[in-house]
Amino acid sequence: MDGVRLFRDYVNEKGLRNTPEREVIVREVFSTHDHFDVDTLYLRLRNKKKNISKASVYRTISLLIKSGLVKEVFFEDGHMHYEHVYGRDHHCHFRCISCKKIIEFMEEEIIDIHRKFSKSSEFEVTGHRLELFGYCRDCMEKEEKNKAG
Amino acid sequence: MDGVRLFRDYVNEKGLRNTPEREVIVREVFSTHDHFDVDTLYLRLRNKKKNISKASVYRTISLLIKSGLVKEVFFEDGHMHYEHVYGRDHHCHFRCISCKKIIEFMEEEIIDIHRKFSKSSEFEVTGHRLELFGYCRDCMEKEEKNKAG
DNA sequence: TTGTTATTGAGAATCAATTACAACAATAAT
DNA sequence: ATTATTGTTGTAATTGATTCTCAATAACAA
Repeated sequence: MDGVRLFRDYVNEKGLRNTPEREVIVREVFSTHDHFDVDTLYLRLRNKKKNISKASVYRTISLLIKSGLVKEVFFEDGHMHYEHVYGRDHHCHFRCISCKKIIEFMEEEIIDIHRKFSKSSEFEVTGHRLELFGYCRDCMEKEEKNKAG
Repeated sequence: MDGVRLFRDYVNEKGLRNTPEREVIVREVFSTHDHFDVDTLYLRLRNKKKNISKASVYRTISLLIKSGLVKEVFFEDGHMHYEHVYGRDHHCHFRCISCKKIIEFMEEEIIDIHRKFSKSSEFEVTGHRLELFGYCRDCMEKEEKNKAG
């Protein structure tokens, strides 16, 4: 919950302004650990009677990304999906092609890979993204039934 | 170069039609191992005086993806980037945030991860994507100069 | 050939994301 | 306090990628 405070610090540090709109958006972002996209975030705000324009949502997400508190997790259905990283362990994403479900998983080896490349003098690695895709258990079973039937 | 033939097979198999437009597009896709996006592919065709509509380029890429001969490699600058996979060893991508350069690299461990998850009965993994990002050597050096200067 | 049906090109439509701009508000300077 | 400066907001317009519509055309099988 204190990504909110970190964001305030970031904003001050950069000589920007802490506006009520930003505060509300950022609180909403850190209020859950779920993935989100601009539209769902915008709707969550509307449902709470917060009248904030979609432009401000876009602008604030952009700031959150610059601050490193939020990252792009994947591009799906024609738009970007995000998650906040504060207070969350590193994890990767498995995406079910069929039902679009996201399953998070941990994989130490990926961190090793990241470290290995960070150490090399060839690149300065600042981030990585590992996605697996395929079918989740539910969709696997459905498919088998289809084949059988 | 014989991703072209495989694509023909795919098209026949699916009861679709082998049109000259598809043939031209697919030849172009397999003519290099570079990454491409819709616009550059379309321009390459135009430069060769092939008058094929952009809609057909989109449609054919979509088929190529379904056939498994092409895959989406990353979303950048507001649009998707692709590469063909025929005759190419598996590899991952490092993307320089600064100059947008792509550097390919091999990482056996990622294949292990993929395998491990494929074996689990939790998911049926059909693909994966690993990206690292950061600064390439050139941009690293430029940055250091900036700090020094 | 001919009939059936997929495919094409052109342009319209859709949708995500960015931007211009005038009104407004936060902070700094006086 | 008051004013000046400059960042931020909402609205609406804009840009750009991708998909869709539809009439004309072309592949392929019979």
